[in-house]
Amino acid sequence: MYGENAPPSWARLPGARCRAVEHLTKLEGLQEFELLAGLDEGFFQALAIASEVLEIGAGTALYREGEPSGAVYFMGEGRAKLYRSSGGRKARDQILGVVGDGSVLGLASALEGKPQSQGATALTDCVLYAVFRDDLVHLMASYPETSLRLARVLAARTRELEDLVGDLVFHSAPQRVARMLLDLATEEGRVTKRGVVFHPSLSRQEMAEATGISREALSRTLSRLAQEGILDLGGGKTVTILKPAELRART
Amino acid sequence: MYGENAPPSWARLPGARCRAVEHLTKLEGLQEFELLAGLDEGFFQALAIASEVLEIGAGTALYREGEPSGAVYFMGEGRAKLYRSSGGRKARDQILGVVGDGSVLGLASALEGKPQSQGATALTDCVLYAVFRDDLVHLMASYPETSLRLARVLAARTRELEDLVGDLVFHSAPQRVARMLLDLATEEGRVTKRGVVFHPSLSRQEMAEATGISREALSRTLSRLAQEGILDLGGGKTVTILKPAELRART
DNA sequence: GACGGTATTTGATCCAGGTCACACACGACT
DNA sequence: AGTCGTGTGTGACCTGGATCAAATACCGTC
Repeated sequence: MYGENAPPSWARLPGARCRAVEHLTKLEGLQEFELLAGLDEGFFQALAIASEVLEIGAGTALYREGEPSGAVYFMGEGRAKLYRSSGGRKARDQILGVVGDGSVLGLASALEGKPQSQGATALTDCVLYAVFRDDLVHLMASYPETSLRLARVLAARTRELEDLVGDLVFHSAPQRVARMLLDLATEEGRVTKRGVVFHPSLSRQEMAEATGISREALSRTLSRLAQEGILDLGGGKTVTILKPAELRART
Repeated sequence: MYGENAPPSWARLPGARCRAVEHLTKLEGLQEFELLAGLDEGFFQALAIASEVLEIGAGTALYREGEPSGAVYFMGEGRAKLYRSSGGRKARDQILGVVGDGSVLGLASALEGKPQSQGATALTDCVLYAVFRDDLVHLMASYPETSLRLARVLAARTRELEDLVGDLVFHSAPQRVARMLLDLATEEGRVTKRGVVFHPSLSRQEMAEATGISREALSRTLSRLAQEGILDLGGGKTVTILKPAELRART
């Protein structure tokens, strides 16, 4: 589907535009990553040189499944979903994870030097630092500590994927929905006297894809929870978890 | 379930015994790993010092889920299954992968320094090289190329787990069974005039756990395939794939 | 406010696969 | 040989969630 030498997808993103933020230089932005905290000054210099700041609007695809992997992306600001598509005619998607500030995207495929095994799409406007594959490998060789940290990132991703598999196989749809809501809430929620309130960054369709069920089934499950007084699906797209404990019990 | 300071499980394995193989020293065994090919002589010296040869019998658990991670294991000979258990009363298992010679086990948990996120059990008699966690990290720091290689191992594991998720979500049970059979056959099969013959290292129960379905459903699916002349479930536990192409078409 | 397009809800139906129950096959031990 | 125990095959049933179909809510635009 994509030629071996196709340009990196972000180069042709409609949402991509030059970054024009004065209060934060590229170097300073990179130094904010907890993942890289404590590494050499020289490392950051080299990383700043090797990287590009990238700003994309909500909804734009960072990279797609099958596309050649040209770079890894450090997420400075924003949220994105990682997903896989079924090859078939009626292409369903499965969301593998939703990542936020401080995460690394596309690392596995970049290290393997294989095409992207997943797609990534911005859920909100994002600020990213792109590091090209060869530069990354070179940096890892020059600054050994970096390799170790990135290996740990991959280890964590491995665990998350195992959790996902376990969730899909062992738990029923309502249980998975409950967990998904709790996960979203801890990332995006604000605690009030009524409960935890949030504007989900995921549409119903995407929530369904994250839980591995159909959109209709998700809708029904949410309605049921609302009916039982555990959730409040307030007017303007807001979701309020009225009884977090009740919800947790359904996991 | 396991105390923080429990001894590593292999120390109390009934199947564990001293290795008494003359024709192969520990050093030579380690140098056979493709994963480590081309690394410094010094590295292998250090690795040999830091590692223990371990021989376990078929069916013994190498480590269990939740157990503290003390070491990584390089699989020299044999096959093992990696799995997750559902916490519940009727503990179901899900097999995450079946690995053979040259694989690394328990790497992710060791790097994270967290308890094992999975269990590992020998399917056949195995020869393993155990490297303790701290030694591994030290080696990775001293020999940067090692970190890169291990990071690539984790990247590959990540892709495999994504594949598993996709398989579970997108494909039906018969499709997953077909793929499982083909995977097993390529690993363990021998091509004959009748088709691909093999003694599965997995029991029916385990095949079911690998495909994420019930034992009964697996049994039925196999019978169906046999009825259709695609498979021959010969007397003595052998499986023969009579029509590999037909089977592949069912994926 | 009317209109067209998209996202979501709700209802009705169907079936893949889980679960239960039991029969059978095989090996190990006495 | 008998008899456990463990693995496996098969039938009968039932349900969770997919799928199809249609109604409704929600936008932005004119």
